[in-house]
Amino acid sequence: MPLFEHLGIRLHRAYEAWLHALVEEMNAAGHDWFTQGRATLIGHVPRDGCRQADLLGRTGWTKQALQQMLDGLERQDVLQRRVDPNDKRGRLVELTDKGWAALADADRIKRDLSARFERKLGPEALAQLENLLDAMVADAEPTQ
Amino acid sequence: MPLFEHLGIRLHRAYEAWLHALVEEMNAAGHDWFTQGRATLIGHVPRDGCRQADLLGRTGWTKQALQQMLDGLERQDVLQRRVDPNDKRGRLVELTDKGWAALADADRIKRDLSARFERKLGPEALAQLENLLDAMVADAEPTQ
DNA sequence: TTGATATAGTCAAGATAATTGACTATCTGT
DNA sequence: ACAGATAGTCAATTATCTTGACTATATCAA
Repeated sequence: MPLFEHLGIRLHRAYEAWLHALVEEMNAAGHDWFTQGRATLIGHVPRDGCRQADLLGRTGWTKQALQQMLDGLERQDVLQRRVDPNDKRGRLVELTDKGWAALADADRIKRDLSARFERKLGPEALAQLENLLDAMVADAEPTQ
Repeated sequence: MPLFEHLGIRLHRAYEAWLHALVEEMNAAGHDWFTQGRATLIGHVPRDGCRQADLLGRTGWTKQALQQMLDGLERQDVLQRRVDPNDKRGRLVELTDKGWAALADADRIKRDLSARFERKLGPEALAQLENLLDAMVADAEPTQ
């Protein structure tokens, strides 16, 4: 027994299982640029694009880390940036066709993965798991 | 709505919440060498030490990644390696006093964190969450 | 016993992530 | 028109993680 089995190690195993399967299937689907970090970022770009700075809040990264991640995705032609006409300090981030195709595949694969775990746990248990995970990170202690 | 809220993003948020709190409190307790990757590794070193190769299976890392992580922890005087007298190809990994102190603090902090989430969710819900996470990564589909 | 193969680990080089600090350009309010 | 504040870039550094080539030891079989 290496250590007592705490919540953290269980979360770690479960999250790794999910993420590993997602990246593997995205790569198998031909999106060889798709990595774990990029998975996080691309999932935060809204349908109609957004300011680079908006992604800061969504991801919690530093602006430099975000910038380099965007640089990489732009080099891969997954997204584009252009100066915001309404505020020339900012740049708008938008998916390219290649980005849209990847997002569609990612959506499908995530649904498949959800379905796989639903078969494993049962539908009620999966819903319960999702609720509990949400409750874990809810902002406040439940009032009273 | 950036994307549909799937299980993966929930796992991600919950795991980040846990890990961020753990690293932060370990750093605050004076273990400034403590990082996320090292947290994973040091949690896999058993009380009585083990072969370096044993850690490969436990972590799932490549032997080179493992080696470099061990190098770092050895430089920080958290653990030591010595040739296995029973098989001179291998090396035994053992915690130092500094490593033991850190592990004790980590244990305490993890228990505190568990308690914090137990207060947030309630004891039954926490147990249920742990069971569901275990079920997610259990090897086989439940036989029938 | 010798050779073939497998196992345990190292070394070196490079890619990817992520951080810090210093910087430019633009906007906003006075 | 000037002082912040905001948005983003550039450069350097560190940490993490891979791949490929390598050494040393052990095991097994002829």
